[in-house]
Amino acid sequence: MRLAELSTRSGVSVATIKYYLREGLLPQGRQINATTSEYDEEHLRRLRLVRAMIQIGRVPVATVREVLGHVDDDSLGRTIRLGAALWALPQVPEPDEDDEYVRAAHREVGALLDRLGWQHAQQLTSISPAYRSLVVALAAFRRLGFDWGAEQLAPYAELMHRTAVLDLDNMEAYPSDAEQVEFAILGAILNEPALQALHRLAQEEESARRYGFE
Amino acid sequence: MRLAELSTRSGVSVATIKYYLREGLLPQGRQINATTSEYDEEHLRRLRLVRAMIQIGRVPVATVREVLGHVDDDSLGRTIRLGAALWALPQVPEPDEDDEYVRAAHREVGALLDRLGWQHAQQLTSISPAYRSLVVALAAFRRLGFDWGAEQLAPYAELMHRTAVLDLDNMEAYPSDAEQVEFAILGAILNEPALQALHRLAQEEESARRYGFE
DNA sequence: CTTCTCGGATACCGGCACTATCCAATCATT
DNA sequence: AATGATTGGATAGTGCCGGTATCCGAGAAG
Repeated sequence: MRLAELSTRSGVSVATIKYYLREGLLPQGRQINATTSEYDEEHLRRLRLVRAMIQIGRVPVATVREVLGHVDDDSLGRTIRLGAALWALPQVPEPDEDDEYVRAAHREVGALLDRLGWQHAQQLTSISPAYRSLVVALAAFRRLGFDWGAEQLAPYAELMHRTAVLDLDNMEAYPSDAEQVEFAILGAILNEPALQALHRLAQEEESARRYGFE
Repeated sequence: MRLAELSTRSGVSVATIKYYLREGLLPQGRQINATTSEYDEEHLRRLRLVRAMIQIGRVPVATVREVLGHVDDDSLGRTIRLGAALWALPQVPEPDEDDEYVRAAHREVGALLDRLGWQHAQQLTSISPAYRSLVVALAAFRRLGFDWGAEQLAPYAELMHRTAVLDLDNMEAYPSDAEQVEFAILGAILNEPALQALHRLAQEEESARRYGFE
């Protein structure tokens, strides 16, 4: 398969594919001679993955490169590779540790993990990007004067834990490590918007049930 | 309160506040004379809301303007105002209806709503942005060859419905319509990243429980 | 009276995801 | 063999977006 065919089959313009090649999101094709390279199904698949990450997951190009680097790194075990790839994803501003709301949010999240008995997560405190995202969001809530903390979040956390159990069960259904890692990345990137969409649909449904279409 | 004070109390630069005023994200202050305007606590609160939407929710400036327009529109009832504001939020590409994966995803989502008995959501088919997001995400999954459809999504949808019930219960705890609407918007914008963070933390926790830190 | 600060208008900036153009080598067709 | 299209590679340019910087003349503060 040559560039033009890769382009038509993926629906991505030649110029954009060249851009991705330059940026290292897509491995070079097998060079046949000075002016021709050959691409295979694996390139097509990777290209679709990249597109999904960028368009649906709104992941920045630089982050896609980083994530794929981890996915392709055979020197690490599955768990580490997965963790590294997922930790590269988030795009949250760093919390300002001098802010009193941020410090309060830290305490609040600590209390939440305590209450939930998430012992492992507690060890990840202040390292995990997810932890920091939570702190930032919580601080913003409090800054706006809403009473929102461990108590309100606990039932949500319980539901999210059950969601995570589903995630891992689904992942384990795939036979090979490579497929599991790829599925997990996709889960984080595509399933997350899907979940969000389900969440909003559920809100619309529940809202309609309670209040009708007034 | 004058511009400079609004700036220091919010931590937002004067230049940026001027930009928000220009863009209509923040109402003009009360004009005292040709060179002075007076801002109040409401401006500060609105400014913090705008910042949270932009920085934490990554909502584009134009969308913030649209959402706030709905929030401030007193001519509509609470339910409609809320729906309008929430529907303005998403930033998903339009599904390409000619694509076979997209058509398959449509059928799959229809089957899902059927199975769940979400009757109201079914009426919103192809209008609701959330519905379209779901279709797009599902189509991307299938295009990549993953077996992912109504069957896999149903348990997630169930959990998301319970999340939505929590959302509305929390919203109803606020006494006035205005507060309820604002809380709901914030819920969609700040609670969603918080939920996502909880989800990832839960994944880390569950993953550590299953596989340790290998 | 002088210096500061105000609000308002306008121009500019840097990052990002592409997109367009050019080039010489080579392929496909006549 | 001639010719026109296509290839990969390099480089420059585009459009959008969120924000900055600069300038201005009117008024406030000391």
